[in-house]
Amino acid sequence: MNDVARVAGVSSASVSYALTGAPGVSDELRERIRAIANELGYRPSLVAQGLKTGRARSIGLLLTDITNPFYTEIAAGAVAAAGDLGYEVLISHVGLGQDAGGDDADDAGAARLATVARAHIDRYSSGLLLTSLLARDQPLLAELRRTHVPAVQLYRRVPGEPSDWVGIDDHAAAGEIINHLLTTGRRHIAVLGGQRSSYASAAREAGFVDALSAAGLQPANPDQGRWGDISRRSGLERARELFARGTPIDAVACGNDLIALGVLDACREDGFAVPDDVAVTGLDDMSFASVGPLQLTTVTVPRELIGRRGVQMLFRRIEGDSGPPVEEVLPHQLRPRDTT
Amino acid sequence: MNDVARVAGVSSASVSYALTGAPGVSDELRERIRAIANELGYRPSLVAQGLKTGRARSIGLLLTDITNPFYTEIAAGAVAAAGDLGYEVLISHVGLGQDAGGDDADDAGAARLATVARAHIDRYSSGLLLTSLLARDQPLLAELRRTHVPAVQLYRRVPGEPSDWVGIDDHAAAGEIINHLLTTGRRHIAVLGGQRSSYASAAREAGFVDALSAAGLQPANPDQGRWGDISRRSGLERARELFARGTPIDAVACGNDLIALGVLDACREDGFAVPDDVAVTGLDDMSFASVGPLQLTTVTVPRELIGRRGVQMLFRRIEGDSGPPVEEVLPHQLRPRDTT
DNA sequence: TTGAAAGCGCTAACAT
DNA sequence: ATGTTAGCGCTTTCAA
Repeated sequence: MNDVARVAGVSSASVSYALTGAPGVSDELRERIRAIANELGYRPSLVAQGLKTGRARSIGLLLTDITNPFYTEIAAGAVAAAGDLGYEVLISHVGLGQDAGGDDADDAGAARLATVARAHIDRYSSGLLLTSLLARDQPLLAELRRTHVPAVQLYRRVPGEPSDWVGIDDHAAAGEIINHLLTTGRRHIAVLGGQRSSYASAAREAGFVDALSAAGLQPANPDQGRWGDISRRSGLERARELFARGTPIDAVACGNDLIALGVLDACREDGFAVPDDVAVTGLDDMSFASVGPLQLTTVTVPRELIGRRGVQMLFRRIEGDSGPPVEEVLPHQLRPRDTT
Repeated sequence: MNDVARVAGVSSASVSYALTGAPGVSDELRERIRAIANELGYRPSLVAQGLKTGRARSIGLLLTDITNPFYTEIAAGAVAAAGDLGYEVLISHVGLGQDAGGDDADDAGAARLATVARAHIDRYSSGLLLTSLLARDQPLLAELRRTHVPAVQLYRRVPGEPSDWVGIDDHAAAGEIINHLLTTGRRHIAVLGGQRSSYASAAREAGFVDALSAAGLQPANPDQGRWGDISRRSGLERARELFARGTPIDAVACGNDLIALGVLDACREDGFAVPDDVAVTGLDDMSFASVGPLQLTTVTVPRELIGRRGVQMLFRRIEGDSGPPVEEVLPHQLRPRDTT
């Protein structure tokens, strides 16, 4: 910066004014300084800028599992929206947590998430976009609120913590799935949900059960198999158990698409025809739900839009809006395809 | 920091020593300072630290399309390896580029990639992990080399630019696919590759063609349809054209799995049975290649390992190794599944 | 409209 | 073993 100032014969303050677009420098001088900076290949240090201003013009997006296509589509929406606002999105893959076994692993997952969040904050990130939150992450959310770090939860949310959030109506979506299955004549419907401590998974589970109750039915599988990881592997394993049990089943309603893909794997293994012997449904419509000849019946959710709206909500907070927490419910849509 | 120093009754320098683990402070004092810092909830500013030391203890990972599961699996490997080394990986979704139409879009893609890369550098990122590079990105690579920014290319590489790289032997992998198809009796093999300006795509195309030549054959489709985006959409569109043309075809060898999924979509539309009427092969083995009842025949590549090795190579450079560029070829493996 | 100078929070060389 | 201090590269207040 001093080099630029020297070459231009001005003070470093003028260079700063010229380059940041601040007033206090004539248009002519601004142009001249810009040209010189450009020629010298000068680029301001975002670090020094950050230290001085306290802001890094970046927002952090925390993904529990970057390998999950559903969340990466949200990420793409967030990046696009942030770009429009002149901010950079720095994405972190948190890891762990997803395949948490017991309470220890769970604590480790919460700790790791908090560590990554703090690293973003210590880099003067202007705000945080959080995904895949579980009940155990409530302390982190509370910490962020206490320290006035803007944060919005995407898709999943931690209950009982006042915080901005964008997502869909999970309970209603799950209900629509059940009604669809009932309409197509299924009566022995097993339910394979996600993690018990995930609010979204719990809402879906409740949606499944409530819709079944309304028809005078209940899930065809016992309580204990109903919760598990939201992974293809977990779907496969739980479906195997389910089939091994021998209870008559003509449909499996899954808490998300990944689980449903695992169930499809199990059907394939055990020789069940889909949808003739058994119907399978997902919930998410991640783009790989519709691969090959057997496309998954699911509920589609506006992934990109969740990312975009999340960024916009975050911005309101970054700009100082301190109104009450906003919870925005976006529309979803049932997508009947081949598996029902 | 000054607060901590005041409470502890020491200078801020001692606090720095104590917290960074530097020598120059007794174990006892170090412990006391740590305790106080902890109690006060003090966390050092990574920004100030970065400004002072010139390093941010972070590396940047640039993904052209975060939505592509293949690259996110590489990312997971990179994050794990970097964590072991005490570094943070900050991931950026570059966008654009992938669906570049003409030269303009291509230039825009190159510009956007360069912009994102520079943003990481201006944040004092210690090094860059680059994916999905095209020939057009050569100037960026040259700039990084000139400015001594450590960088390693993952999977794809830009030819003619001395730079570290980890990937597989694309030519050989493509050849194995063709030989597998020949072994299963296919003779009318169409080839649907990726982008012409991608080195990996070009190597695969050459591998396909060379292996066909060795058997006295050539691709069943004309030159012009052979190149395209590496997306499911592109696979679908090009397969439609191919089928509409009416040339007899009993196999389609695709440049990657995404394209193959598109071809599967087209088969489904047009009523071709896979693999009875036509065999379809991918190349990548992204985890969604094996979804549902019709699992894709493909070549599996060590995705996580590419990420891990990439980080390790990057570290050698960060630590000052200035030896000649290293190109590391990792093993791949043919995975015959349902579509052949 | 422009310049001088203080200071963001830390580290590291130097002095004690 | 501990403290003092300069300065990383920038922004911004204040003075000219």
